Amino acid sequence: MPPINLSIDCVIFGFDNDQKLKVLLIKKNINKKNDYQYALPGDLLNHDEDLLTGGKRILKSLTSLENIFLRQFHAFGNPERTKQKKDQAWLRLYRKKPEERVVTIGYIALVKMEEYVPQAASFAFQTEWVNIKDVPDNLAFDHNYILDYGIEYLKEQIDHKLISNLLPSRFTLSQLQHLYEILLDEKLDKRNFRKNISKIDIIKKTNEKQEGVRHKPAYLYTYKI
Amino acid sequence: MPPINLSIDCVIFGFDNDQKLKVLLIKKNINKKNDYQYALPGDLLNHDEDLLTGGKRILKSLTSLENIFLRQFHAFGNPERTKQKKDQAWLRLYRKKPEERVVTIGYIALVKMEEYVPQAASFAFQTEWVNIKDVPDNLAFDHNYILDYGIEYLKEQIDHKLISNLLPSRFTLSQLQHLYEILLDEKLDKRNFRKNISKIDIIKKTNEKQEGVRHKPAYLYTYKI
DNA sequence: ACAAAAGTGTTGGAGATACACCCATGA
DNA sequence: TCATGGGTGTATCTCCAACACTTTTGT
Repeated sequence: MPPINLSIDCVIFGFDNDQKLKVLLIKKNINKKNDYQYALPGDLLNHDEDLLTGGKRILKSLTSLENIFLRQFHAFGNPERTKQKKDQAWLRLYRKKPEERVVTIGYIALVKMEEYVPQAASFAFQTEWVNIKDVPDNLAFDHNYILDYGIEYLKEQIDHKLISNLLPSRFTLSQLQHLYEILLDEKLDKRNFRKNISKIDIIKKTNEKQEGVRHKPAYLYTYKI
Repeated sequence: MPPINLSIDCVIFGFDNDQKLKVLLIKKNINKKNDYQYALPGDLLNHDEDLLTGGKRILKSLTSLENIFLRQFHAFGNPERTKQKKDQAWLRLYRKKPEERVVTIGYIALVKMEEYVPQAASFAFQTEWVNIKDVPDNLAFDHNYILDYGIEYLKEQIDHKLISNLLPSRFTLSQLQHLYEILLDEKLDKRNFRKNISKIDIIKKTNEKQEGVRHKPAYLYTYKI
């Protein structure tokens, strides 16, 4: 009986200066020509490796990201998930046993984009931030499904602590509001939003202001401690 | 390199006539004497089996439960989770390769206890409903941890739809309230509770009443459709 | 007749929502 | 000087929490 393999796949969110929620995808060559395929960063788990440890290792090896927030959200185990024709080129190129079943465990990661510019860890693929509205629908394997599941999870689990992992170390209240609006998928009232956020007492005003904007500059805020 | 095995473990909740939240455990003999150990119902996944399908198969084979609500909540993959001394007797008795690593995926199940009396599927073990307050702290493997995780999950995910799987087909508003009180871990005001539940419009009053109680008999309710 | 749980409305207060104008900056 | 987003307070409304007495049954 052939074994079942275990992998980790990561849905990595970033929130940009252009105020869009993005996900980090890898773009792998799938042959000697220029053909490529997008996928979530992920790889097989090592034999004696804890799940979270494996997730961190894989993330680092594919994207150089380190010390970032990572949380398991779901396991995906459809026996057919790696059997589609479109995925065979990739599997033959990157897996020793392309025909074996792989169950994958999905992790969410939240990243301050300012602190990190993804670097390809190999010439065979690059990494790329993609607006979640613009993700192609032909990701590898069942990665579109996993991604959608991850987005749902993020939206359901919104809390101030989680969100702090997405914002730059200095941010304006408008940026914060905008992020909430994207995640909640609704427009918020500016005054009410500020009232609420000030009650919650986990951010504080600095005395720095925005520069170079052609309107009244906003004060910058940081998370306490 | 030895393979990683995959298993499914089920945290099965029931809500009793005695108004206690219970979990279904199996009690396995671990040698020819009378020694036994409690564990969550669970077993290895078959090679070509979908996760949910496997969960249902395992549940049925261990407890005869069929057609019940089942939802994945977390994967547990600590490489040491089956390495403790206390678990070796069991492993040698029930597993072909007791030394191999096993990653398990936890599922929650909710059961109407009235509709089911668990039956042992083999002479080697019995099943037993145990009040969650009375679960021994030496379950097999990391099952105490998994159970606690499952209880947390249930409490966080409370919603009316979920809860409908726990109650008998006819129930009183007091029973419903009591269940919410256990899950929310707080006392609720009777009048306010009834106001709220009536807004939500997913249960309806029948014109049957309790019988044989030595107080004013309560009307019985059912879930709509 | 007594014990036990069922059933039923009203009020006050806290928190949410709706809403409009002046300000500081770069071009 | 104009366009742009930043920043601020109040009045109303909705929703939630608190609270006590009468009813029906079995013993």
